[in-house]
Amino acid sequence: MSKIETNHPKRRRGADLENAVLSSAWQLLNEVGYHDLTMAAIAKKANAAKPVLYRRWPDKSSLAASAILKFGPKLDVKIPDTGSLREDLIDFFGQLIKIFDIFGTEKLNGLVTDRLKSIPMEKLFETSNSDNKLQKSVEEILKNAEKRGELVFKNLSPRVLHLPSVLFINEVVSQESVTMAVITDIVDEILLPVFTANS
Amino acid sequence: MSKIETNHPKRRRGADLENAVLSSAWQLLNEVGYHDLTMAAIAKKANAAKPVLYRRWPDKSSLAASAILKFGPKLDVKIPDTGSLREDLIDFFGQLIKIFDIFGTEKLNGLVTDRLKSIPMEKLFETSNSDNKLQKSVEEILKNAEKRGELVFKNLSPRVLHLPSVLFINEVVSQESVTMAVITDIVDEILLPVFTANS
DNA sequence: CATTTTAAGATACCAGGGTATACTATTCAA
DNA sequence: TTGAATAGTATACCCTGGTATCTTAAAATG
Repeated sequence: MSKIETNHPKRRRGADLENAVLSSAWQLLNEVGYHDLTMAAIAKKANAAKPVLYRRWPDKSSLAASAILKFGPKLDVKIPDTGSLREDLIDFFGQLIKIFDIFGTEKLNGLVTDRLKSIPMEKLFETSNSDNKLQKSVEEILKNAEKRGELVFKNLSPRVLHLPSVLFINEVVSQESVTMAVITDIVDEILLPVFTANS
Repeated sequence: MSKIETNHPKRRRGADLENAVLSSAWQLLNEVGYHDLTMAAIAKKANAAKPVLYRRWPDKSSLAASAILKFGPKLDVKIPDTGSLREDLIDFFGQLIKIFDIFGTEKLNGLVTDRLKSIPMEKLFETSNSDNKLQKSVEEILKNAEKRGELVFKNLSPRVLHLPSVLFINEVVSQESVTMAVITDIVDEILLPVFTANS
C-alpha cells in the first residue's frame, strides 16, 4: 500500500496548508471566540507550526479576519433598489448585522479594535484581493438615489461616503448590539441628512 | 521632629506614590510613545513595584490616559461663542487637536484602540471624577445655537450628540493627522447638516 | 503603646503574541 | 538527474501584560 490517495504528502504547502489553517481558525473562533483564540492553538489544530501562520498573516487579527471572510456568511451582494434611499440604506445595513449576529458579538470582542491597530476604519471591510465591497455598495445605492433626484452624487466627499462604515463600526466597537432600530436611527438622524444636504 | 513632614519615608503611599507613577508614565510616554511604553519601565522609573500600578489602574491604557489627563494640555474649558454654530464648532475642535499634536500622533498610536477595548467611544473623554467634558461643551455650543434660532436642541438624539466625538476619534484612530482642514470638512459636510436637519 | 489593618516591596510566575534558528521535504530549473 | 531555491517542521526563545505570594513598613484603631 502506497500513496493511493495521491495526496497524503508528508508536507502540505501553499493553498492546502493555508486552507487547513483558516479552517482551524474558523472552528476555534466559533468555539472560544476571538479573545481566547490563540495562535498556538490554531497551529496545533491545523498540525502546523506557528511560523507558518506568521508567514501568511501579519498578526492574529488578520488571520481571524481572513477566516471570517472565507467561512463567514457572505455579504449579500444584492444591492437593494426599493425606490427610496432610506429603505435602501436600511435594507443594506440590515444585512450587515448578520455577520455579527451569527456569533454573538462577544465572540468578536477585541477583533475590531485589534484590526484598527493596523488599518483605518474605512478599510475594515476591504479584503486583500477585492476592493471595499461595502463602499462600492453604498456608492451604488447613492447613485440610484441620484437617478431619482434625491441627491447629487458628485457633491459627496470621500469622508461622507465613508460615514456609513464609520458609524457602523462604531456601533460594533461600542459593544452594544446593533439592532434594526439602531440602523434606522442612524439612517434617519445622520445618513439621510448628510447625503441629502446638497440635493 | 515629627514625621508629619514625611521627609524621607521609606515607603511612599497613596497620592504620593500615585503621583510618582503618573509622572514617570508621562515622561516615558513622551520619550518612547505609547507603544513602547512598558509597565515594568514605569514601575522601575517610579521606584515602585508593578503590582502598585495594577492596584490603581486596571491596565496600561488606563494608566497612560490618567497620565495624559494629569500632565497633558488642559482642555480649554472656554467655550467659544462666536455667534455662529459653524465657527463655534470649528474653534472648539481646533482646541482638541492640540492634545494630539503635542506628541505627534505616532506617540499615541495604540492608546485609543486599547482604550476602546474597555470603554465605548463616547466615553473616551470622560475622566473618573468629572463627567464627559467634551460632551457637555458640545451641548452648550448647540444650546447657544438654539438661542440664535439655528436649530432645535431637543430634536437632537444622544446618538447625534455623540457624533462629534465619534468622528474626531475616528480621525485619530485612522492614523492621519487631524488638521484644521479636516475639522472644517467634518463640520461643514457632516455636523452642520445633521445638527440643522431639524431646524 | 500595642495590635490590627492596609498597602508597599520584591520577586517569581504565567500566558500569549511574535521571532529566530536549524533542519528537511518539496519543487523547479538546468 | 541533480542541485539550488523555497517553504514546511520543530522548537527554543524573547518580551510584555498581567497575577500571585510572601514579607514588611506605615497608618489606624483603641
